[in-house]
Amino acid sequence: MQKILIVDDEPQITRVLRRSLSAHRYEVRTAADGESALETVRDFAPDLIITDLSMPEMNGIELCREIRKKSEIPIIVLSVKGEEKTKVEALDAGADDYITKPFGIEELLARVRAALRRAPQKSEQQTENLSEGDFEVNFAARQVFVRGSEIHLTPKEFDLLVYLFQNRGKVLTHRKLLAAVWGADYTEQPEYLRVFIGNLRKKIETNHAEPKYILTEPWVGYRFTP
Amino acid sequence: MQKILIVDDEPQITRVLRRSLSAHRYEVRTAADGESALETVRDFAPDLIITDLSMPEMNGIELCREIRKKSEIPIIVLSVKGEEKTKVEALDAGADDYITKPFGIEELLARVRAALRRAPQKSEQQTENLSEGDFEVNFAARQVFVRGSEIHLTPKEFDLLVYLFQNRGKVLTHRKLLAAVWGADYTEQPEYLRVFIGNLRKKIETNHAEPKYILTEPWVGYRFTP
DNA sequence: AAAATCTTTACAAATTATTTATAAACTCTT
DNA sequence: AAGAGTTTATAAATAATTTGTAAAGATTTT
Repeated sequence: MQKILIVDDEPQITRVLRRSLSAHRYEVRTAADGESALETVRDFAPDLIITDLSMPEMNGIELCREIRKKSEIPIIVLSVKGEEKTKVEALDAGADDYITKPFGIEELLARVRAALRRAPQKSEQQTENLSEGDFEVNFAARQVFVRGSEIHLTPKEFDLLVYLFQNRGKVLTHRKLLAAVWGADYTEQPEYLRVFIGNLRKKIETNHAEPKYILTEPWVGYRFTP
Repeated sequence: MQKILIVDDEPQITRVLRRSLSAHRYEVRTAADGESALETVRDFAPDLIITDLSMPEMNGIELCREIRKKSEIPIIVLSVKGEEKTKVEALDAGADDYITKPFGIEELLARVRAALRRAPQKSEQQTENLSEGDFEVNFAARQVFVRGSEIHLTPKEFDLLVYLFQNRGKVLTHRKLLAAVWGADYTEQPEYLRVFIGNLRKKIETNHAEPKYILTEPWVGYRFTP
């Protein structure tokens, strides 16, 4: 059963949406403002978000940006504002679709189906431990062991190593790595990557001059072989 | 540079769209009906398709269904029809977005960006491995094996070999090879090709004086036989 | 406030791509 | 079959770009 989060501060709207969506066998939860929406995203882990634009505190565009920092959950924006400028702003903030009120419920449902269809299957939160070659990763504890002994990694270093590990053997382009660890807005910042690859190597490689685990493919990216 | 295919039988529409999209650094091609659209999808391999609904022969919805049988390229439908039923039908046929005419060009551009952003990267489509004769190409790892052992290729060398491999047996003209690896602006620079063919041979041929894999067809081009 | 982490900058080192020069090979004409 | 004119092969030099590294600011966390 797919989960949908509705974000709107007008109860009559959320009530209508909830009823229609529930009737089509979606599991629905609602939030009335941006803050609680972000909280619900964490706890409820929805497959799709439908949000209003104008809300107290954090508006819908702000909300899109916050969500996009962490995840790629499809977002559909609903709004009474039909101005082109607003639409462009919302879409560029990370929204996947923008529907102007008033709208037909059948259209909304079709757009929900379309958004869910093309969404990447939610990568299940990796809880099991990965172990291969000289490496061992404990996700729950965020611990990494190399050749039997633990090494301390900063959060970003950990994310980078995990992504490399999950794609071991493959060459990952700079853009992909940046998108995975820093977010889609950072794909043009290869300096970050260089620095962090360097730091990681310092911690995991034995022979500094000849990396064994993190191999560089010049002009393309990096490849990890545990 | 991302490639967009526009499908519409009204020249004044395609002209406007082409101009706007080209100005934003997309490579644009057009088709006037469903049949030629499918053909262009095969040859041009666009990253996104913008299509009208009402066209002679195959309508837009039919086109969506045909494309979805083979690929997941994002499709944006443009139409004068604002009825909800049509929108639902198009979205359920595989369209990713539906824009009602008349529309603002800025909105269209924003929706194009949104659609491209969430599209699965094209590179992942060529994920299958090629293997024949003495050669083996692993795309994900960007590795090439000749007679069982790995050889390291630079990006341009890799691109060249892949293109040769994909067209093995055929004679490829210099112009075609240059266009495929360096881009359409380099078709008059056969020196590049000579140097890189030479480098490739150095890495893959056993008998340097008598190339076995990359054969030259004087005055025409090269032919690859794995 | 201190520590840890992340971001930014600068520059040397490494790698690849392009250009150039020259010798060798090929086809066509005679 | 020989020679002219062109094309192709190869090596080496140059240019352009990318990568590695250290270290100095920012920012965030403890």
